[in-house]
Amino acid sequence: MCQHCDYAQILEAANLNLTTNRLKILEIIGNNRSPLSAKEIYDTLSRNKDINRVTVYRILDLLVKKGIINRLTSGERTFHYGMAPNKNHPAHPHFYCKHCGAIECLNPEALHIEMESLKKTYPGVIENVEIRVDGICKNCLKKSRQ
Amino acid sequence: MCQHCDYAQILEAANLNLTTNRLKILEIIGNNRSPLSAKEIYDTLSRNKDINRVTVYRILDLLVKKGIINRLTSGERTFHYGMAPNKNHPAHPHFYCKHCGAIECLNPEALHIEMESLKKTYPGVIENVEIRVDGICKNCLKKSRQ
DNA sequence: TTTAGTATTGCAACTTTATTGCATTTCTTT
DNA sequence: AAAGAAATGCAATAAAGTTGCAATACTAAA
Repeated sequence: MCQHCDYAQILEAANLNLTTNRLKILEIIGNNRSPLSAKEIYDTLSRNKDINRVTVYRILDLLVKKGIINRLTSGERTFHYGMAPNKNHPAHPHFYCKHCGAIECLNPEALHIEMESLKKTYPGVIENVEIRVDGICKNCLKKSRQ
Repeated sequence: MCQHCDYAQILEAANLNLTTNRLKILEIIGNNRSPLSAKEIYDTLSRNKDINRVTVYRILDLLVKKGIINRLTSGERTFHYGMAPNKNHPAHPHFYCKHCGAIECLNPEALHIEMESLKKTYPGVIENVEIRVDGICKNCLKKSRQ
């Protein structure tokens, strides 16, 4: 549960009309401790409200386009969505467990990455860096030892 | 074109029977300067030989499982395959162009990343780190300026 | 060399995830 | 209240990858 983000204000600041669906989706993403798939978001929403899958996809696309959320790749074929870096949510790497598929946010300081030289020398535009650490998570490791 | 890798030997070292398909696929991947999608590999193979899509997928899965090649995520929904780090192919980040979809290998030294502290403190097993830089490549930038 | 067993490949059907086109509903603004 | 724009729903489609099973090819023992 993020205490700091005013989601309605974030939407307004991006010039988006404030709709229930947009707000709900943004809250679900912002309040979750790890990035969620479209299906997870849809399922969560569906528990309380009748909403179409396509609407969820469209809102996610919109929020990504506006730079409010980030579309992350897991080691699987599904995208996951988390808050884009902002003043309350610093950029951070993710851990993907090959065994159970869980995605976990790592500490922003978990690994230090030096980007400045690339930004200076790269002949195109750099917008985003995604760092994903793959392996076996603590829980799965424990289970496999039993 | 990699002058240094003996692909047949790589397969043998992994205890895999040497089949034409496996060798061809490994050569296609190893000799390309950027990671390829399954479809690209299949299309390349198909030009000279009758082969089934599924066979390509199965061989790719096998080579990934054996750690010979890496399965990389682009910003899209398709996986790309490149040589796993070995003595001729050092680990390196990739650049993904949001505009044209091209994936480009960056210099292994392009950005320095400090992993040691994470490896020491992370409670699971770390097998691999994937770094993807997203943005607009040089070519697309040039076009958009015209 | 034959034969049994194993490994590899092909084919068709299917699954999952996401996207598109178009109709309908809802909202906004005058 | 009405017109126009924005948001949503529904059905169909697309793209990428996977599965089950049959057919073929390879390997190794008798």
